[in-house]
This record gives sequence, structure tokens and C-alpha cells, in this order.
Amino acid sequence: MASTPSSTLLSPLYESNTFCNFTSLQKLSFPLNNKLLHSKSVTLTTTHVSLQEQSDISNPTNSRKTASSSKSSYIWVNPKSPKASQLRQKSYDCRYVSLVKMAESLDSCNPVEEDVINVLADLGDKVVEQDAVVILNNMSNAETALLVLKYFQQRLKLSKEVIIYNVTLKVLRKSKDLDRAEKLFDEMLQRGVKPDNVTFSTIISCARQCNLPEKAIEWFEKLPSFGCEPDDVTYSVMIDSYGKAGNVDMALNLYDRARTEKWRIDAVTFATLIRIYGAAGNFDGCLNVYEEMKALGVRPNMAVYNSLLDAMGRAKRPWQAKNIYADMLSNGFQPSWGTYASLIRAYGRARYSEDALKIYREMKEKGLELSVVLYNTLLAMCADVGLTDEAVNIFEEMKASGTCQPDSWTYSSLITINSCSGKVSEAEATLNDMMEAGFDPNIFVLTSLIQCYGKAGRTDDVVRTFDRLSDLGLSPDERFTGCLLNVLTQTPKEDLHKLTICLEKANPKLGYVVKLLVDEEAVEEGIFKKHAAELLDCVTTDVRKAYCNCLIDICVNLNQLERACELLDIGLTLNIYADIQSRTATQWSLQLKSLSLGAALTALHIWMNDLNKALENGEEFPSLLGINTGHGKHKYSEKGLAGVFESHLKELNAPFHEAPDKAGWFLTTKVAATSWLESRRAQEVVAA
DNA sequence: CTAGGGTTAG
Repeated sequence: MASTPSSTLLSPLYESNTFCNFTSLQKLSFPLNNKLLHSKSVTLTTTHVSLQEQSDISNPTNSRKTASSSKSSYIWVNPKSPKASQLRQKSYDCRYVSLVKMAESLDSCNPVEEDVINVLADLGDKVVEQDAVVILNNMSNAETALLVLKYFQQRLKLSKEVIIYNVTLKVLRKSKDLDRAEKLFDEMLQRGVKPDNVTFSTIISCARQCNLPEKAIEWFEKLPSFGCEPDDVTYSVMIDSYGKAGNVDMALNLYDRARTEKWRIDAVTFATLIRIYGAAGNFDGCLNVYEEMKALGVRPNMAVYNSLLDAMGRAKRPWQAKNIYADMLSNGFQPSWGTYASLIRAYGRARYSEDALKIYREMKEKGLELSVVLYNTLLAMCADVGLTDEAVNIFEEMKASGTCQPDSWTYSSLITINSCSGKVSEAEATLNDMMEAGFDPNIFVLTSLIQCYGKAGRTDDVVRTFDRLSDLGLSPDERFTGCLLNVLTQTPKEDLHKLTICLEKANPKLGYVVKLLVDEEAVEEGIFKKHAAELLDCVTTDVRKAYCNCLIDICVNLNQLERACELLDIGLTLNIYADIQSRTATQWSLQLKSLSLGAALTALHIWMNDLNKALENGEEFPSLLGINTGHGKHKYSEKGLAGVFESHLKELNAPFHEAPDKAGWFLTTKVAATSWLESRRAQEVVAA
């Protein structure tokens, strides 16, 4: 027996050896398939198995001959029994494994004919077409694969040459080499090999994977000119390609066409459709496809579940992800890595922290490796909801895993956590770690630091951090500027001018509006409101409320109540705030959820004025009046709006009391409210 | 795993 590693591997396939003699097997009269004749099970090394019919066992000489040489026990197996098919399977597995090993050697050998021939020489003479297919199918090196193809073409009589071309095209697709794939296609034609649907679907998906969806479409369109009718798989690939090209309509058209042409649309295609809808942001579309699929009696597979979960994560619908996951489990599917990843993303982004952490622990228990993206998702979630200890824990486990390195996202979340919990020196230390790991501070980090220093009252450090942004060649975004604006709400009056200079640089319109406030500049009536409205109108909707809240807070701090009211009014006009005041027959309410303290106080002020007006007009109060501050305690501070508001209401002598059964609600009765407002009015008269 | 689709993202 040859001793080189590759020939040792191949020997069970093509050489007779002490444990099994092919010649003796071949003499047997019952039909053995070709695969078996070329193979020998590895299990034969300890237990000898024969696939003879029962009558053959009467010939002890023949069987003992081999058995004695191996000194192993002899077991007879009926060829039609499950055991025989298991054995056949094992033999095949063994041969398959060897061919895969050869594919690996071919991948790593020099892309020159001589070396490729050397590796392939170990196959011996009894090469069959299927061996060639298996080898190429398991290769990934485009250059050597083309040489392997050539080798087999020269040496084998290929009855189905298109297959060997198709598997080679797969190799080219693996290396995303559309150029070579197209060249190979031309070569096929020159040799008179007729391409089929497999050929086209492989080239089309190659183009798709090369991010050349328009090329994919081109190939799809030339398919009929080669006498091919697209089938279900080709449709599926094309649906995906159109989706990738952003051509959702064409993708759906094709789906309709496939449906009318009565192709059986299988789960993979449905998964593709769900992915397309998900990528297009049409999340109800995803769910509709899922329903349609079930209605057509197609059983969902993992791809369907995973793409649905992914879509529900993008949609920020964690509850739907939860339902789908439950469906999946009840249908007997085991979550895959992708399932867990989608769930962590869905729960993490939606701040379902307990659910996300549960999945995290489950992954750990199963020994699944998390990627840096997943760790970062968890850490960002912890930062969002203020799970400081949990974040530290996860970070430690991430480092201990040894499989992934923290990146700038990781550090960014950690700095955010430290910043939000007011740990200035820890935040600075983490920033140093980040830089030592080779990452420049990014805008997220600087945003956090500005918050951090602002909270600590270190105005000069805020300014320094602000300047660092442009030093790094970055320009402020709306969030960064918003955080800076938020710092102004916590800064003593005498320091404000330092920050307005920064604001003017970051956003001149905002700088101007704030300057009007800070300088307490008297301007013509309506000017402030006009500029503030213009400003809020042109910032993105997702920061509008934050900007408006901050501006109102600054007004309240500087005792400019009139401007605070103007801002609140703008907020209502621009729909930044909605339904602050509401009235039903039984209760009048003030809705303060998601308002900053200043905005809430301003809204209360306006409400009290409106209640007074109602009293003056002789309107009847309902039996109950209520203020809802929301019960959510702020994640990084002990007191939420409710806590702060309660003491403020006391100061005003207001008869509102927190409802024991409705967290975040302060209620009073018609009588108490009326007498309170009337006594205030009396006091005002006295004061005047 | 056995000639074609999907599967790891912020």
C-alpha cells in the first residue's frame, strides 16, 4: 500500500487490501451496484460484513478466506435489509469523504497542470464520471477547478458533459468569478454541450452574488434562445435577483408567473419572497407570503422561519418574532444559529432585554459562538435600557470566548453605558482601551462623551470633545448636535455661551435660536417663533421631539415661559406632540408622557390656564381630572418624570394625588380642582 | 454532502 497521505485515503476505494477482496465479491452473483464494488466500508476493519444471499454462506471457503486474514468475526447481512442499505450508505460515505479530501488538496495545490495531474493520479484508473462530479462539486479554487475539468474531459468518456460543466460553474460562483463563468459558458457552446436550467440558474445566481443583478436579468432573458423554459428553481433564483436589484415589482411578477404556470412553489422560494419583502420594508407583505404559503399547503422550512424572524426584527415587531418562533418550535424545528441571531436582533433592537438575554444564555449553553455583531447588538441593548452590570458581564464573556475581538461598536456601547451612568473616569478609560486597540473615536463615542461631560458639569471638556470631532475630520450629525443641545439644559447660565459657540458651528439655525434665548435678546414679536418653527421643520422627524423638549427646557431654566409656550405650540402644530390635552364626559386629562420636565411644566401651565378659562366661561368640570406622567422611570436616573412632577405639584399646592392602581397617573376630583384654581385666582388678585 | 435556490446581520 502506498504511504502518501492522499493515497492512503484513497486506498479503501480503489485497491484491494487485507480486509476486503473485491475480486471475491465481484464473483458473487447478486447485483451489487457500481458504487459498492468500488468501495469498502470502514467498519470492516473490526467486523466483517458480507452482503451475500443466504445460500452463499454455504460456501465457507470463500468467506473464511477473507475472514481468517482479518481475524474478525463474520456477520451475514441480507442485502435487502435496512442494515445492508446502511452499509451501502456507509460505503458511499467513505468514498465520498475521500473524494472531498481530494477536492481539498486540489484547492490548495498550485494552479498548474502538472500539480493537478499529480493529485488526480491518486484516483487510479477506475475513475467514473460521478467521481469527477463529486470532486468538482466540493472544490472552491476556480483556477485549479478549470484544470481539473480539463483533466476529466481528456480522460473520461463523459455521457453527461453538461453536469461536469455545471459543477465547475458552481466553483466559479463560489469565487464570485462571473467573467470566468461566462467564458466557460462560451466554451460549453463551442464544444457543442447544450446548457440547461441548472447551467442558467447557476450563472444567474453567480451574477446575483457578484452584486450584478442586472447581469442576472440579462442571462435570464437569454434563456429561451437556448431552448430552455425556466423551471421552479430558475424562477426562484430570478425572483431573488430581481429582489436584489431592487426591482420588487419584477420579482413579484415572476412569482405570479410561476404561480400561473403552475410551478410548485416550494418553501425556499417563499423564503426568498419573504426576504425581498423584508428588504423592501414591506413587513406585512412578509406575513402575507407566510399565510399564503401555509394556505397552499407548503410546510415552512428553516429558511422561511429565519427570514420571517429577521423581517420582524427589522420591523421592530418583537412580539411577532416571538409568535413565529413559538410556531417554529411547535412544528418541531430546532433553532439554528441564524434563528438565534435574528431573535437577538429582534429583541435587542426593540429593547426586549429579558428575551434577548434568555436567547443569549441559550446560545452559550449550546456552545454556539456569537459573532462580534451579536455581542454588539446585546451590548447596545444593555446601553439602551441601562443594564450596566449585564453589559460588563457580556463584555467579559466576549473577551473570554477568544473567538471575537471587540471592535469600535463594542467600545462605543461600553462608553455609552459608562457615560450614561455618570462614570466619567471609566468612560475615559474605555476610550483609552479603544484607542489602544487601534480604533479612533467615532461620532457615537464622542456623542456619548459629550453627554458624559455635560452631566458631570464639565463644560470645558464638552467643548474639547466637540472640537475633537472636526479634528478627526467628522462633521456633527443631528444626534450629536442634539446631545450637545441637551447638555445646555443641564449647564449653569454663566457657561452657556461656551456651548452656544459650538451649537452655532454645528447647526447655525439652531445656534441662532438658542442664542436668542441665552442672550435674552428682545426681538420683534413672532421672530423667535418663526425661527424656531423653521428649525424644527427642517430637522429629521426622529430628533424633532428631542430638540423641541430641550429648547423648552432651556426656556424654562432661563425663566422665559412665554417662549416655552410658543415652542410647545409649534410642537403641537408640527405634530411633534399629540393629544396633550384631552376631554371626555367623565375625565379631563393632561398627557405628559414623552415630554421633558420643562415641556411638561409648560404644558401644565397651559392646561391650568385653559381650566381657568373654562371656569370663567362657566363650563362644568367632569368628575375626574387627571395628569399622566407615565410611570417609566428614566433608565439612568432614579426619578422619572413622575417623581419630579409629584414634588412640583406639591409646590403648587395642587390637589392631585398619584393613583394607587394606575401608575403614573395623578388624579383629582371636580370639587378639589375647582377650589384649588379659585384660591389661586384669589391669591393672584391679592398679589396684584 | 451526492449537478441548480437559502444560510452571518449592525
